[in-house]
Amino acid sequence: MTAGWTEDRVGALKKLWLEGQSASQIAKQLGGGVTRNAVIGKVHRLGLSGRAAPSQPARATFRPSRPRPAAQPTQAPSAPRRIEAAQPRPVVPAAPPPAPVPELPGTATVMTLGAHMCKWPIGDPSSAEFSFCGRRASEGVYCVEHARVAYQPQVRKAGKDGASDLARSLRRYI
DNA sequence: CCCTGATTCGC
DNA sequence: GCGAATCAGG
Repeated sequence: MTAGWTEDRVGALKKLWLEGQSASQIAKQLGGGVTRNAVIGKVHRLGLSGRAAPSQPARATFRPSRPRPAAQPTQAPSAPRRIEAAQPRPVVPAAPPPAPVPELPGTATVMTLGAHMCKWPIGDPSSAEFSFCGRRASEGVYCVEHARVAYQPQVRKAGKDGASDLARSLRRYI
C-alpha cells in the first residue's frame, strides 16, 4: 500500500523541501517506504524543483536524454522537452555578514547580503556588476515580488476554489 | 563510494 | 500521477 500523497504528506513534503532538506532526508522523515526518488518525483510534479538553498550545488549539468539499454518502441517526434532550467537560481552566499540593508533592488552583493534579504540574482553572475535584490525576504528567501516569480507552481485552473489549495497550504507551513 | 538533484518512461 | 532506473556531478 503505497500511501498515496495525501494532503498531509504533500504539505510535509513542501515544508521540508522548502526548508532545504535533501530528498533523501525528507524520504526518511516521511517514512512509509517513500524513497528519495519518490520525493524528487513528487517535488517536480508539484513544480517545486527550483529551490533557493540546495544542500549541495548538485546542478549544472545537462543530459540530452536517457539511452536505456532496452530497445524503445519509438515514440513519435515526441513533444518538445524543455531544455532550459527553471527560473534563475541564486547562488547561496551562506555569508550573513551584518551589513546595512539596502533599500533599492540590486544593491546587495554577496558580501552585503543578509540572512533575511531577498536573494534574487540581478544581472550576470559572472559580471562584477552582479548583485542580489536585497529587499526584505518574506516568502522563503525572496521578497514578495520575486517569490511570485520564483515559486510559480503551476497554472491553476480558475473557476473552482478561488484560493488555490497550494497557496493556502504553503502559507501554513512557511 | 558517499552523496546530491534531474530526467525519462513504464506502469 | 507515481516512482524505479538512470544519469551527471560534488
